[in-house]
Amino acid sequence: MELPSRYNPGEVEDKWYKFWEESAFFHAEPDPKKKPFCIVIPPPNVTGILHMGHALNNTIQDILVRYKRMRGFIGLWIPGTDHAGIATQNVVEKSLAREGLSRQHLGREKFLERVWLWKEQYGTTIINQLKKLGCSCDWQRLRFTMDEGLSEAVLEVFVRLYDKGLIYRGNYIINWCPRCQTALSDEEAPHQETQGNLYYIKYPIKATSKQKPVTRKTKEIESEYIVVATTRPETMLGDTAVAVNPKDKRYKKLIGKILILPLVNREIKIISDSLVDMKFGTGAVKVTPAHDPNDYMLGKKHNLEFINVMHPDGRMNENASRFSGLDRFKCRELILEELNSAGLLEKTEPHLHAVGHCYRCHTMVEPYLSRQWFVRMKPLAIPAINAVKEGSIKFYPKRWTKVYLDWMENIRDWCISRQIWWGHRLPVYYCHKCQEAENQKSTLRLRSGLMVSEVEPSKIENGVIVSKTKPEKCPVCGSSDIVQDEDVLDTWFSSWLWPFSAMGWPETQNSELRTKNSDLEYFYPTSVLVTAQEIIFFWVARMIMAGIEFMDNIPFEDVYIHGTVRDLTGKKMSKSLGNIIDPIKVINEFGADALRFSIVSITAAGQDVFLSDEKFHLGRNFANKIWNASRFILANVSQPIADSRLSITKDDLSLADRWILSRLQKATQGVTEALERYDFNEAAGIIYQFFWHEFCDWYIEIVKPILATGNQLTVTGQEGKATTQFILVEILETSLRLLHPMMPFVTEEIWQKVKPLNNNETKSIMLSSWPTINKNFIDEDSEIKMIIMQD
RNA sequence: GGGCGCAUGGCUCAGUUGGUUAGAGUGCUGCCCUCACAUGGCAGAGGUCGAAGGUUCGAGUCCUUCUGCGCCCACCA
Repeated sequence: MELPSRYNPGEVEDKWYKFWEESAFFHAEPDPKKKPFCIVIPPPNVTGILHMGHALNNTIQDILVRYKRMRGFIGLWIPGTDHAGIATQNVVEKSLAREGLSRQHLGREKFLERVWLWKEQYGTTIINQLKKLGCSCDWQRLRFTMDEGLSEAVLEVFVRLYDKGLIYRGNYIINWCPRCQTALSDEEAPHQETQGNLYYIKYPIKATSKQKPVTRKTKEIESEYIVVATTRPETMLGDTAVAVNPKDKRYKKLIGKILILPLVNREIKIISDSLVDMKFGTGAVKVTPAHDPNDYMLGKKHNLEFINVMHPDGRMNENASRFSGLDRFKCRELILEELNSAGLLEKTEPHLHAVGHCYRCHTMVEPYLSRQWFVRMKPLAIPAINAVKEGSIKFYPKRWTKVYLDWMENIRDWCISRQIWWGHRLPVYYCHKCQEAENQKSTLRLRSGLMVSEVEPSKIENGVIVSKTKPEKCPVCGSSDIVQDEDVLDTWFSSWLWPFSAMGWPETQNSELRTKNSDLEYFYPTSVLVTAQEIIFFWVARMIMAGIEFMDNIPFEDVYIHGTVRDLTGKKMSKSLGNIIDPIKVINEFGADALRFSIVSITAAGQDVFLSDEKFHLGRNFANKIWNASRFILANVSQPIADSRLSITKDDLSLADRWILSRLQKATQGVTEALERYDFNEAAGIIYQFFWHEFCDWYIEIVKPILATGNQLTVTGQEGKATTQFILVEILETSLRLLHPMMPFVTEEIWQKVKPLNNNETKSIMLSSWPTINKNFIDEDSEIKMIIMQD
């Protein structure tokens, strides 16, 4: 058999992938006689291209599902993509901008057409890249978070939660991205250490008649002031009070006095509240109820006015008087200048603080008062906490359990409405007539066109109809003047249903066709979720809550959290930093097997991965080693192994034979155990060590003379060539099966050439069974003797 | 302000429940293109396992403190 001396992955990978896919080896159907093993893919963004994080994430999943299939499970890996609301909308808007267009120009409908077009064009890129990686997903089950079934699930869930009082609408300070112009959840606005300034501003105290003696000293008295410290001076335009701590002796006398808000000359009151920290700044805090969560609370408590001074795009609005129209940061500069020249800026101190930033565009988020929809999380969290505490769901590595529990125990309500167009539109309808009436009862004193009424959470609002389909008439007043809410749902509102929506919920559940064999019945809960640390709150936690709430069962049993892929300096790989290594380039250069084996070898459980190009040499060289060892064996074993060899006993074997067979048992055991506990680098290390440094370096070398000359006396004793050939094939074939989950392509290529020697009829190594340990071949004595010999 | 992770040969990292001379990949030195493989083989140099203390017959491995990096969470403006 003529084989090149170098393994050429490019020639074989596509061929075998096509073969597997066309043979439907990835497709799984429920089989009551077998146990299920199911993974749902963390759906990549439709706009996405494969990065090293995906490569790691999906390699691990593929290893698991291939391994489990070989162990006799019905292995199902459900693939899919995520519509990724804000991210995708941003990408399409950028491409429109290059044509000199904006989504506002196009209008909602036309814009959505463009996004769907984009999705059709680019949505399959990452799927094809996953195939290059070798992922054995059941592509017949490919889902998209906005396809019909999944959209149905979203509506179903929204309505159910609303009916239960777990979804409500209200005016709150939320994270607002002025660039994306939408509300964000707390998770979508991660805090970032930011170097800012603390500005100390003098607010003059208004002279009372009593304090105003009829002398020329008037001016002096009027110049008394209180100093507040702020990091965002532009929000002072919306101040409606200054607060001090009631215990603060410095300010006790001033409580209740009136201040003149500089620049706008509005009168505001000094109030007292124990929330104020006496030690921070001057101990006096400006209160801007429409632009800060704490101030919002104070505003409600003390019945202050809520003045929104900003447009949704971050420019100042008409409430900012002459600053109206200025960008928020430009406005800040100008205000500081004016305060300074008026002698009202006492001092400026550098101040390091954590500020929220949009996770999609990194713009500094603005705490902004607006009316949004929320999910009340506490009731959902309680059973989800218990599921983990009781051990129904286990995290690997364990330490993430605490991270999960800490977050869940302090969970806050989830802001789910987004002011964008791409996504699931809220199944919420408003009756115009009923709303008008409701607006009369506004309890908030708002000075902004944005807000309507303040609604107590969980109270059903008049004029609001939540329904999966558009109602013809208002059930209250009968009016047909009904409009749907303009907003769409947070992208994660569909992702959190993924483990069951991807299996057909809710149709499957309602359908009469539901049988013991239905997917949900058979494959749910899934076996393991493989994901990265940064997505625990966004996704993992919420899936657990949704699973328990809607399926009455956990969505997965194990959660394997792998590390983050970084460059050699420790930075996260990202396009914007320009430090990415493109997996497709690595595959083209070294092969998918090399990529897979390398990345898994250097990834210790849950530890971050630091990558560089050279690290892929490890896998490439190993693939080549496997290739050449096989080449050697195939060249020396041309006839099928006689069946009689299969019943070989120890007495027929030399020391080297007994040793390598014993080592094979140990390797099999080691790899199996390592995979069972998600210890992938250990599994890779064991098979690498065995194959290269034991099988190739020692056994093959010892055996060469026998193969060269037939029966011959060797250091290890009288030896039969046929026995040696049998063992070579045996070790090689078993090693290939141990390696297959990690290196599917090269193992298939060689296995197909080896199988005739074994008289094996199986169509693919994929379908062969996982090696078992034969205790009869464990031979400590031979191992000790070989160690002595090797020294 | 909480929490977590990491500090082991030049570099990048493994080291299960504490046990004989601490491993791998890569790099380096020397010799080999020997008929599977130079993406290779053989031989070799190189580490007082961040610091200090403690537990123990025995610690890279457990406890305490400290130092230096990194990450996550957090409504002191």
